[in-house]
Amino acid sequence: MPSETCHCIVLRQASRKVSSYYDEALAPLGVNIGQFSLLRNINRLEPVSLTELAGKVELDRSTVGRNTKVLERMGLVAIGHGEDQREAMLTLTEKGRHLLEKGAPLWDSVQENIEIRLGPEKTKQLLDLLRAL
Amino acid sequence: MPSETCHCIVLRQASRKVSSYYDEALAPLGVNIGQFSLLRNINRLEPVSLTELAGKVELDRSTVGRNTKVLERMGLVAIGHGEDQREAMLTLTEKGRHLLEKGAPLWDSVQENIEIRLGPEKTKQLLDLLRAL
DNA sequence: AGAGAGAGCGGGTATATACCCGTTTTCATG
DNA sequence: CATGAAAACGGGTATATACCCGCTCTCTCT
Repeated sequence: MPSETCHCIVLRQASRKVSSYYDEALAPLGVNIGQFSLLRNINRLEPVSLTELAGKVELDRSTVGRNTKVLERMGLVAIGHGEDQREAMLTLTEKGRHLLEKGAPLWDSVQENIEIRLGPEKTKQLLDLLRAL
Repeated sequence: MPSETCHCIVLRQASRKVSSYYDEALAPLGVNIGQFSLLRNINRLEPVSLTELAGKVELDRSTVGRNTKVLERMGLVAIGHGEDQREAMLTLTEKGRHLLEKGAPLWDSVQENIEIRLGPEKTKQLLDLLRAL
């Protein structure tokens, strides 16, 4: 017989909670962890199309499209066109690049905090388990 | 130095992925796992006010208010008033109770599937780790 | 009893997320 | 080369989620 508490709900709660840790740390920069992560992925892959980016971050293309539109409005990302006129090619703006630099130590501190609190052993366990789901 | 991959993002991906497992199983009933879980909580606590329910499920009150409004529109939940005219008291309708019965085995199967796939040992590990976050 | 503090809600606003559909563009095949 | 399949996107729709503000109701002092 399965246990009482829904694994999914526990996961979602943890997800919201941990997100808020990162969000608070990044708040001075005006971005949340989802946006910060997206910026880092664009930085790593640029120039990158919406579809490609969506594949990497395992989100729906339309979701990534809307999220990047917010980043564009903030002046952090530029949305242009590649050779293929259908593709929306994403690149970071200077402001976006600058934000990543500013944000790196903030992100590090939360990430490290979690690892210290769990210990290296359990941190690895957790990530392995999450990926096994 | 902290590891490369953002714990938060891994968590969020796992959360979305696992949610989709439950969502697919519950799809025949026309509800998702969030709604199903909310119904179960209302069933357990009814009659319950919005604020109290929000506290139990660790969601913002306004979020719970909007989510229950959807359930009300579906005819699964009744929103009335308690002695305190400010309070919105929630109860399940017959339809809501019926849905919970229909859904129980569907929910069980996903829950059990996950536990079998991970094994009892790792399942417990995972839940402990998630709660330790 | 009146008044102010505080609790409980609803709705506005904004982002996150996914699914579906229609439009544009590309490309392979006949 | 024309045409139809397929890819890439944008926007519509719906839910999830949180924060903030204003309104109403309650309750406790004075």
